[in-house]
Amino acid sequence: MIKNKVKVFRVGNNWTQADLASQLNISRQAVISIEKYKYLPSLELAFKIAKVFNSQIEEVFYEEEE
Amino acid sequence: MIKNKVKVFRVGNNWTQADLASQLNISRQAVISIEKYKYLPSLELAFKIAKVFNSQIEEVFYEEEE
DNA sequence: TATCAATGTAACACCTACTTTACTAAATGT
DNA sequence: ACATTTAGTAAAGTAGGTGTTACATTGATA
Repeated sequence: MIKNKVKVFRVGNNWTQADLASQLNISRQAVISIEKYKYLPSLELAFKIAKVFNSQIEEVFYEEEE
Repeated sequence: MIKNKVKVFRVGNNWTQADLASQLNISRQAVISIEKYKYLPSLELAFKIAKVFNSQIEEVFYEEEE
């Protein structure tokens, strides 16, 4: 399973879900869905997310069993 | 635009598209479609691709203007 | 030239990422 | 208590990724 640290990064930057959504040009629901693992973002969106957090994709998304 | 070096890595390993496809458990057409930019792979598939090439996602996929 | 392996194209179907809208709920402050 | 902000759920729709099947093309080699 591919997990992520989106919420960790987001809260670390003091951003609300709406803040992050507008920076990514996606809906707030998309942010919620990613944080709550309702679905995996596309590769393109994963790139954008890593970018706004000044990180590599692997720092934000990572594989973990279970 | 998100480009990739899948073909470079694949040929570097002396793998045919069919070889790579079977290692990734996807169809040969999916490999073709990614190499020819018919579509972007999902994040999960991008992870698998980076893995079979013993690389980071950013080494295989990268953003480039135009 | 005939054959075979590797690569490519096209069409169809399916699933899922993502949007939009609307509503609920929890937390915080006044 | 009330209002506001933030987070969460749910349903319907659109777009695009992915699989499948079938056929075409190129290149190498016998």
